Amino acid sequence: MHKLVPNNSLKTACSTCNLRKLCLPVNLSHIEMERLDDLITRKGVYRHGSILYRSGDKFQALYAIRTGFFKTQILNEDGREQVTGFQMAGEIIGMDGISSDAHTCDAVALEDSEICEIPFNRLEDLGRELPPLQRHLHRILSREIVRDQNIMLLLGSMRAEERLAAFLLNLSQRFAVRGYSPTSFQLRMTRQEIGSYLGLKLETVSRALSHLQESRLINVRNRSLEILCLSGLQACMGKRVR
Amino acid sequence: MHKLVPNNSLKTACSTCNLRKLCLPVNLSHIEMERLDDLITRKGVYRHGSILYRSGDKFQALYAIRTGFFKTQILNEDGREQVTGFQMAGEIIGMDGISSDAHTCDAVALEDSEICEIPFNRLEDLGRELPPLQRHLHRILSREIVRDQNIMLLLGSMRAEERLAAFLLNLSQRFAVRGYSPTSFQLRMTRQEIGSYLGLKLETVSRALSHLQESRLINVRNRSLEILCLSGLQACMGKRVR
DNA sequence: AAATTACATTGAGCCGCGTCAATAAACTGC
DNA sequence: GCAGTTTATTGACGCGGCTCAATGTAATTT
Repeated sequence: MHKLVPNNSLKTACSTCNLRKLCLPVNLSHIEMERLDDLITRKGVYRHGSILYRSGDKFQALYAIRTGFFKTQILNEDGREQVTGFQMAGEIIGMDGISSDAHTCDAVALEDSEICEIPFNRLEDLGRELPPLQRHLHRILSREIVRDQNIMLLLGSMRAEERLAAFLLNLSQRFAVRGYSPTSFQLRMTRQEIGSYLGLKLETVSRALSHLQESRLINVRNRSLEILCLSGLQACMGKRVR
Repeated sequence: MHKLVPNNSLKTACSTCNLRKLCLPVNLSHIEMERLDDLITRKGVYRHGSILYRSGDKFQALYAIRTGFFKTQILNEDGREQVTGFQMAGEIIGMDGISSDAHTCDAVALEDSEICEIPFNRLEDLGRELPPLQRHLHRILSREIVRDQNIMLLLGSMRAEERLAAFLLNLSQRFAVRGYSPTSFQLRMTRQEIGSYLGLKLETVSRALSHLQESRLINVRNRSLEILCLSGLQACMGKRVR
């Protein structure tokens, strides 16, 4: 028998979550999993444009995205802005806050989204009792480091069109893992946001997309994107200048 | 009474290490500290140019730099290279390897260096028993994430001279924390390596340094660098294009 | 449906940085 | 010391991406 329940502060069951393989690929016994369920709460829907946390907010929890799409961005003193990532269902955000007990970036919903809140102190506590969980946390943190360093490579050494190709291929792969089409999807962000992420101006993003379309590698119209030739995109990304 | 000992596989005492405040700012009892000492070994000297680990190497340990200077770099398939960081005494490297049990970058000594090896499995084990140690590990991992995201901001939004200024100020601050002059130090890396780190060509690095010198903000001759005006450099870094 | 606003595309022109090249200076090994 | 190599500086020039501007299109409000 099911009943409808309000969706704020609802207890979430990782044990029955269809994102578990993505979010928490760890072998835990039934009892262990229940202990994890105990500390995670599902928060209400975050509407498009709303802010999950802001730079400066006290750090208290990590957040697993249950449904939806987020961006994270840094804003420095002089008004410079950098989108540091786009996150989708099954991914975990907020790890920037651990080091100084305060978040160092903003997390903004790019579409209506649901998230699971994981109080960090309690996660650490449980990690001490469940080594596989501890290990998983370390892997997630390290994966974020590797991800960021690959973006440094992109920003430091690729040209505009290569960056775009790398970006689209990355989205494609992440959609594929989630069971969506790897070749046809909606961009959830503006050209300006893509540009900020890739270190380009929005006009350059638009031109590069148009050019990839002329090259018959993609079809793009506003936010709908279709990849016509995955290997072509890969080649485009890989081509060295010299 | 002291005696000389070979310096490979020497047991290291964090408890008496003068870098402890930098490397391991954690309150542990005498007994707890000894347990930590037990798992850390000092490895032999890494000569200038030698490699601490390579991309693809099995991940087994984190490394604390005791003396010296390292760079880390990614090399992707097409031969593109990106220096992802320069590390100095008291800093910890190798965290990229946790996520996939293999290192994803190379770590190269830029001068003769000594390092402490921290087997990661045993560190995790000990972390489960010593919550402050566990928390410290999490902070270090998170700090690396924040650091990388700030480099993304630099690469994505700053111009050549601003990047240089930010880079020099960062070095300056790190030297200061270690008790060295914040205004006069040796660059341990080539212009090419600085360029790779900052997403610039070596000629651009050279020109930008020359220009900062013309502006009376620094004196530079080969690898010796003197900062004449810290606040001037800060201003130079901060100035927005519009 | 009209009006308003946000977002995207495209062109023209310019400039910062990359490319190429020449030279100098600093290391390294003998 | 000298030869060979690596590293750094500087100039000339070109191009990729930024700036500015105009126009088009989609989403939202009235």
